[in-house]
Amino acid sequence: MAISMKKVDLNKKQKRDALLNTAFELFTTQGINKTTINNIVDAAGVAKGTFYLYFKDKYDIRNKLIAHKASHIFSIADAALARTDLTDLEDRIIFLADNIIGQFNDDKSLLTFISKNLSWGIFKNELISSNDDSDVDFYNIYKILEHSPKAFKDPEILLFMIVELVSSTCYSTILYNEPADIEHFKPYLFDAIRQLIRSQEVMA
Amino acid sequence: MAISMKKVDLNKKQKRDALLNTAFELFTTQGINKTTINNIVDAAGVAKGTFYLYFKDKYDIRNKLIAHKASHIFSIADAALARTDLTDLEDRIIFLADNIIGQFNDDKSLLTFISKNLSWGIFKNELISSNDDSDVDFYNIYKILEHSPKAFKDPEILLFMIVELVSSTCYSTILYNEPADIEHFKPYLFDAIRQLIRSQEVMA
Amino acid sequence: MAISMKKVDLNKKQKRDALLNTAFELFTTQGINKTTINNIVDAAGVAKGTFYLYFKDKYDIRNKLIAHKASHIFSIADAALARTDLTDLEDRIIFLADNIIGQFNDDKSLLTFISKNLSWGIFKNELISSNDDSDVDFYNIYKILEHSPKAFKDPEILLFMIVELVSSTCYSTILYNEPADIEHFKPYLFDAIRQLIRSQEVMA
Amino acid sequence: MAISMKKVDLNKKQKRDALLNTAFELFTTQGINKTTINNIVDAAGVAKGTFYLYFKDKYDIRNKLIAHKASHIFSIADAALARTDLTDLEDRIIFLADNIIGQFNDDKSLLTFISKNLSWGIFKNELISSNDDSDVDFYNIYKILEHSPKAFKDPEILLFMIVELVSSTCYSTILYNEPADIEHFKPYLFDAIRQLIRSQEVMA
DNA sequence: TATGAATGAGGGTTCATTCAT
DNA sequence: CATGAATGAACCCTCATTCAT
Repeated sequence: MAISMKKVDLNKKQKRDALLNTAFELFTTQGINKTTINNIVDAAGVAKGTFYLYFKDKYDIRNKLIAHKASHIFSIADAALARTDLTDLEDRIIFLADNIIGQFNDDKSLLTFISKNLSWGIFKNELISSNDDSDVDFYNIYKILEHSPKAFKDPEILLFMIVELVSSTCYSTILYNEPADIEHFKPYLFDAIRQLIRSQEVMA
Repeated sequence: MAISMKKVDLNKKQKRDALLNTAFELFTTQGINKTTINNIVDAAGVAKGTFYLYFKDKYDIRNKLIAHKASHIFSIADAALARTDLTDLEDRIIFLADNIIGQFNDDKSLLTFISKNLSWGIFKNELISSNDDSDVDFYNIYKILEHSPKAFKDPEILLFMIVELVSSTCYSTILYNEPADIEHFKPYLFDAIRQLIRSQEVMA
Repeated sequence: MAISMKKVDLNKKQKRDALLNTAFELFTTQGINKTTINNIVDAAGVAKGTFYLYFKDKYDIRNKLIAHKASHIFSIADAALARTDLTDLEDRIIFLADNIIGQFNDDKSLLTFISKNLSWGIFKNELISSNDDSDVDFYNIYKILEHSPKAFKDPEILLFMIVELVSSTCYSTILYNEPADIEHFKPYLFDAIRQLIRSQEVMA
Repeated sequence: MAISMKKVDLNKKQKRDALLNTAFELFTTQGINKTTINNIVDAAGVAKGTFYLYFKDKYDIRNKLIAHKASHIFSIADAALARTDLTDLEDRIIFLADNIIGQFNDDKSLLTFISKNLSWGIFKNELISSNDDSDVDFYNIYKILEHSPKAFKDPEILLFMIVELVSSTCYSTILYNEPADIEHFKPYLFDAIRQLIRSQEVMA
């Protein structure tokens, strides 16, 4: 970040980052339960005690990773949306969903990690309090609905249902091709999303 | 059930049931990871070795519990439906959803247990193969869609989306009242379900 | 044995024999430490409790097997010797050694089992007390030396050295081909045995 | 040994040695099967986990002990031989055998441990690869035969037979006085060894 | 005799956490 | 800040043995 950073500080950040990256790698490949602190520090190349300088325990590092990764996904989708000239609300939401689905499809371990651990509560938390880690703003997505020319009965509930529908159906279709593979399923999903939006539209 | 059950077999069933009930109790209150075999056998009042006479390990008993409990929930909903005189397809599905939501709302630990562990894959399995434990037939719900006078583009995908939408939104609304409590959320959900059904209807 | 044996008694003998045969099979293929009572009774097709009707524990059945098997080996060698017309003492001893080596070579698991468990003490015991199981008489071999026209300084010590030399070198050469395979080693061994015998001969 | 050994490393060596010594003590008094890791760490005064820092399991520590102890025995015999002025080959071999028998006689638990576990394979291994533990060279004994002015048909086979004859007869005579006590048996044994050597001598 | 469900002590092993260096 | 040796509680699981049937 800063242009000049002392070597010692760099090492500090490097150690922490090494632990985060390694932990993510292990969590996604072996699962959280089967990953031990030993595994993490060995793979990260730091001493065991060092882990406890930066994180309280395994679940602390997991929570920090979830926030970080989820934030990253949304920021990528958001940036991609900005590069389009879509104006219609439905189109913009579908675009975001499609982009996120694409990211999950490209990185299935990421999907496993996120969907097993991300709840609307955490999502909401992130929406409000952006901590030091997540430089990205979920709020952007939220604003799309709120500042739309169209009005909705309850924008948050609408967003909630869309997010839950997308994330839970993604899990099954992408990872297990059940009840259909993702490409076959997409038209049904996007259709459903458009119906959800329309059903909550309030005529001006 | 059996016309005559020997004393020994009765005793066996009691032991097995004690283990199942205790395990469910502990899984739902403490979580599966934090529940140990020791905890289970202690609470069930049997010896440690006895556990291994009936179950391979902790995950074996968990799987048997999921199938058993999920089957039970559906059978209750199904029975309740049978006692109504609802004929309209949408109404019948909403009724089932409402009943299941009610069960989850009444027993929140059941909701935690089921939703953290039940995937569409397991659900589907149960739909097809009803083992000795689950005397109930998930298939009933499925048949409602298939044998409806109305035709649907893809009944399984429709059912899939409904189940996922209901179960994932239930989790957040019932347990955390986020983004709204379940009573406030229900109208939106039922509305959404009706929209989903209609959007997949194929005109005869 | 007896021509008429009641069915019940036959069953009794069958159960005991089944346990003995199964135990031997398992001991030689998996080792004694890794063989459990469970393994034995399962493979033998009897109930667990039945084991304890016939044997005190795993080591009891092992000891009975050793005596039985060792006795069997000697009786085979002895019978084969009787069918020859060898008269020279050295020749007769070499013949016995060769025959026993042959048996071990044909059944390597037998070799492992015997040599890991047979000590001169047990051997000696068997030589003296022939229990109900071993209908065969080790004493035959002993008598060869004692009743030879030649005299020896100490026939028992001579026999002892021959038996120990044969059995301990067999183990390494047959099972591991170390320091040479058995066929290559035999001439050296037989030569050595002849030297041992001659060195203890007392001139009349 | 090392010029300067850090306090930490010294401590490590002490822990490891404590485990080795305790394990040997228990293995020889109670047998390997009846010795548990618990026994070892309790007697050694270290925590259970510490055991696993240094050894993989019970059999790992056993193997390291065998190599260590066997090596030690030979080095003592070898050193004693060096202090004599024996030149004759037969005399030198008898001296070594006698010395080793003496060591076994003085420490019967050592004899039990070694003879139950040492095979020609392990012996040979040690002859070739001297690992960090065993600073001693079995090879010395081997060289006695190879570099003798006399020639032998096959020095390795000769050595093999001598070693097997000595070790297997020792076991019975020292521990059980069967078929005679060691002092009574020795003349026969040494005589037999001399015969073996002579029988393989090749005249120049 | 024969059974096999039930027992529970005790086995090996793991691993989060601490703390002296 | 960083280390990693040491800890020991707690884990899962086995299996010889018993005993009511």
